[in-house]
Amino acid sequence: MSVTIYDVAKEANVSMATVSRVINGNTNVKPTTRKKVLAAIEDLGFRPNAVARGLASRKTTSVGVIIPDISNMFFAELARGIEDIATMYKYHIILSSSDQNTNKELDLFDNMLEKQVDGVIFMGGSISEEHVKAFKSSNIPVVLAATVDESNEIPSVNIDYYSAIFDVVNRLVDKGEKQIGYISNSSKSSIENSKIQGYKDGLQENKIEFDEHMIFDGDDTYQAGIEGVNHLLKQEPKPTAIMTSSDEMALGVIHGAQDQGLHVPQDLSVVGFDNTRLAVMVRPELTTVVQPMYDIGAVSMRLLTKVLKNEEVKEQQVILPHRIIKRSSTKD
Amino acid sequence: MSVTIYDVAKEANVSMATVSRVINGNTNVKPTTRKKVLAAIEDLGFRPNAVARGLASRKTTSVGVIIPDISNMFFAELARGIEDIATMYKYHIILSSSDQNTNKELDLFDNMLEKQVDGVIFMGGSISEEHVKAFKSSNIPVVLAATVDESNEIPSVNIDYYSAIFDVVNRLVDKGEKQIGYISNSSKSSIENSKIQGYKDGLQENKIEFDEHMIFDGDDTYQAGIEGVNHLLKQEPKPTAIMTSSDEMALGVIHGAQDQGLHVPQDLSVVGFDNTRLAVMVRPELTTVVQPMYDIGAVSMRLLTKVLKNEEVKEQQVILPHRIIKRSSTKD
DNA sequence: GTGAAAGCGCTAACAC
DNA sequence: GTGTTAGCGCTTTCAC
Repeated sequence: MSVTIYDVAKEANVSMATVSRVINGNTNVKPTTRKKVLAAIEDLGFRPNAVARGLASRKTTSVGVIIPDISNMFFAELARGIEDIATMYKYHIILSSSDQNTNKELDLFDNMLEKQVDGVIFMGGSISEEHVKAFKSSNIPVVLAATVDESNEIPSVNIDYYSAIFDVVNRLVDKGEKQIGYISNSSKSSIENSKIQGYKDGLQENKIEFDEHMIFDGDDTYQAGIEGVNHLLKQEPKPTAIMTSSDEMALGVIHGAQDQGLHVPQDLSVVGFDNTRLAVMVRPELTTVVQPMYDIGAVSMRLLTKVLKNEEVKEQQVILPHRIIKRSSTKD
Repeated sequence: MSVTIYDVAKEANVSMATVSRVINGNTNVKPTTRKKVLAAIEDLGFRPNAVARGLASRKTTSVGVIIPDISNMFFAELARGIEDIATMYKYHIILSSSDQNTNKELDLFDNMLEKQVDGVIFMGGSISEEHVKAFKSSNIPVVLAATVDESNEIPSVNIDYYSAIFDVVNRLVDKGEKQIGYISNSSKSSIENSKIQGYKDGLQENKIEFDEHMIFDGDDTYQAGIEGVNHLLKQEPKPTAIMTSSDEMALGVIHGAQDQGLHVPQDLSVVGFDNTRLAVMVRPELTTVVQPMYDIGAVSMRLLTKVLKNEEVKEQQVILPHRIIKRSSTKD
């Protein structure tokens, strides 16, 4: 049997209440008694039981994190941002991968409620009404990270995906590209929809007619990039530039093009998205949209702690800045 | 105030004990009463409080996972294996990154004990006596994943790192390589020590004298690979083959060599370690040692569940098989 | 500044 | 098959 607050109280000749006060840093304790208690704690090797504390106080200092796939670089980086801030504010993380499956997401959320988490950070493809309903009826705060809720009812942290792609198109056109392909991800999430809209509007802005053959539906993997470039290069007219919705696909595009004897960027410009570490692990190095994953995670968690501590939060829908980093996979 | 087991009991006209039995799938309940209770649960929207249950039963069905860095591909993959098996056995994961810092590791472990986790999966560079002491005195099972404890006191799941590198050296020599460099990671973990020993013994086996200039101390990053190859290529005689302790460094080596105008593998053979997804995201594709990260995670978690359920476990120190996968960065 | 006592929501004997 | 009851280890009024 492990040592409890009661044992400490007895050892220190005080009441349980006083021990509790000491543990929790309550100021209303005489320095001498505090010392006595601390000594007893040390002597007995007392370790507070967070479960009992959670039951009594109705706070567990743990937050749930629902993530599509922790083995995905992009999300892992986000998770690290979440974790670091959580640690800073003394929260623990309960982590679960959902594989973007709505039922699983809802189940996990429910499980986390059973565990009495104080709040949840949610990452996922799309937010349905069902999600919103579940979140709102849960009585705990939920923050979306790199995930958009079109109803704008749930606090979230994102970048402006639409503008990011729009900007890329402009940039490409400035460098003389006229045939611009796009390899999307098939999730049909609202993020992806924004990107596609940005692509279309970017073309229109530059008086280039949108051609649906210039879009290939990928799944954010390297292999999809290879398939995408092979497919797009068979179209007539061929693209002279290809944008992708993830860096990993962009690497596939570069290698797929090179495998066909093309030179990047002379024969084909390539632009990625995210600026994961992959972007510099390829020759030529990848021009890409910088999405601050770590920061998105960190800011989401910070936002959650604010809500948890009833601090004032100015904006519920945070948009972090993005930028394009020019490397060697596009023309100078 | 949320609905409790007591409310359900009242609603269904039974005792709390019966409700508890129904929730926990206890068979000693008449089907009709079970139905009544289930109906009441449904009606009231009752959700069991896992914290209260944890306090009463002294089991939380959550396990702690201490990991060096969740944003590292290698560990993220391990984590996914752990998670999937945990989910299968209805355990939750409390995840924390330690940055391989001993104090942080010990602190995290302590925090997890406070949270009353049922067990812990630990990943880290080296296991000191302090670690072993903490683990053994905790009264909860700990399993090491991709982490070796030289004292052999803690259950663990690994591959045979020594043989893996030894095999690589043999393979390289078979293909005619005589000058073989190695880019290590500076952690001086016992895993890295095994690898270095495998390297030395592999050379000796083939009557090649060990030359300390052929070892470069890296930190498993792409950049370290580039620095490593630059350094090694300045030695006299130059290496004709370079092995690394991680795939990411191997990519750095390949690109570093190519940046100097060398051809891989004609001018330089390169072998990685781990077989992360990176291995095929480079040209030429990387010959590497297959370390089954996901499986290591999964097997560790399975091992932990066995201990938790008092099932018999045959071997405490599991060694999973490894193999070398030949791709294009080494000579045929 | 400190103590007494009533829970927090559930499980687990034990009794019937 | 079902109910009673005593905790699990802590926090939190409320007195003093």
